[in-house]
Amino acid sequence: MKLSKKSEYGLRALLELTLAHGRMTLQRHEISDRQHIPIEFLEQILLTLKRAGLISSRRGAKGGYTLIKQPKDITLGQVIRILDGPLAPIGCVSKTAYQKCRDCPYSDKARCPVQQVMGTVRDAIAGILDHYTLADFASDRHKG
Amino acid sequence: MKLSKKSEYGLRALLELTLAHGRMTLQRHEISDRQHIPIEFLEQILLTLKRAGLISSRRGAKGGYTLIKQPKDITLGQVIRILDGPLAPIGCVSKTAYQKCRDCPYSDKARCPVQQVMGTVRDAIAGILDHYTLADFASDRHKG
DNA sequence: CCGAAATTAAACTAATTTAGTCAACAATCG
DNA sequence: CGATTGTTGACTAAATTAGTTTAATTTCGG
Repeated sequence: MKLSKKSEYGLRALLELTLAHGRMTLQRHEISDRQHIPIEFLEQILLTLKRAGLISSRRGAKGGYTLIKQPKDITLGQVIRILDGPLAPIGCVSKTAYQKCRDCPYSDKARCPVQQVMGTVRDAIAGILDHYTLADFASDRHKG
Repeated sequence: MKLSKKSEYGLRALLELTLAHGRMTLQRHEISDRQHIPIEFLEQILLTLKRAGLISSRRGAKGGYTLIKQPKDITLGQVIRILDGPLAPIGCVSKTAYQKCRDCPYSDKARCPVQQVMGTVRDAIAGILDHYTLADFASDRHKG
C-alpha cells in the first residue's frame, strides 16, 4: 500500500506550482531546491504531468513551468493515478482501470471476500484523494 | 497503493484455514488447489504466517496446517502487515513502523501537507483492515 | 526399520518496478 | 552567437515481486 517517490515528488512539485499559481512560472531548480527533489528525476515527473495536461512549460532562458488548471480542479487522486497508476489495491476493484482477476476461484464476482473488502478499501482511499484538491493541499487545512 | 500477490494469497489461504478451523487440518495442496495458488509460493507464505504465530503445522504423513488463534482475533490488517509491511502509504505516517522522512523540506512534522493527507489515508485503510477479522472475512458479510 | 508423504529452510532466478542519471537536442533571450 | 532552460530517449543500479529448486527433516503406515 505504498506511495512511490515519483508521486510524492510530483505532489510536492505541484504544491510549489500551486503556491506560485497566477503570479509566476517556476524553473525546475527552484522546485528542486525548495522540495529537495533530484533535478533530473523531477524533470521526468514534470514531463509526465505536462503530457497529462496539468502543467505547461516554456523553454529557453526565462523558461519554466506553470499550472494550467485551477488548483481547486486538480485532485490528489488524479495526480497519483497519472504517476503511479490506479488507487485500487487490486485490479478487480479499480473503477478507473478495472481488470478481471485471473485465477480467482470465485466465478461470481460478488462472492469473493478479498474483492469485497478491497473494494471498501479502494472506496475509502478514493473518497479521500478524489476530494482533496491542490487548493486544499496548499492551504494546509485538516480534513475529515 | 497495491496489495501484493503474497498478501492476496495469504488472505485466501487463511480463508480456507478459517473455514476448516476446529474441524480439521489442511495440507498445502488442498489450499493450493482450492485457491489456485502456486504450491511452492504458498509454502513460503504459510511459513511466514507460522513464524508470525498465526498458524501451526505438523510435518510428515497426515501433516498439514491449522489456525492457532480464533478467526475473530486475527484482522486482515495484521496479516497484510506480516506479509507486505506497513499499511501506511509513506513511512512518516505509519503507526506500527514509523520512519522519519529524510529530506522533507518541512522541519515541523505537523506542517507537511503530504504527511497530513497521507495520514488520513492511512487511518482510513487501517480503520477498515484492522477491524475486519478472518471471521468476518469467512462469513462473507458486507461491512460499513 | 523402511519408504512414502509431508513440512522446513534456504538459496536461486527471471521479470518488473523504482529511483534515478546521462547525453544529445531544441528553443529562447540578451 | 552563446548561455540558459526545457525535451526526449536511452541507460543503469538496486530493490521488489513472484515464484522455483534443492536438500533436509519429520511422521505415519506397514
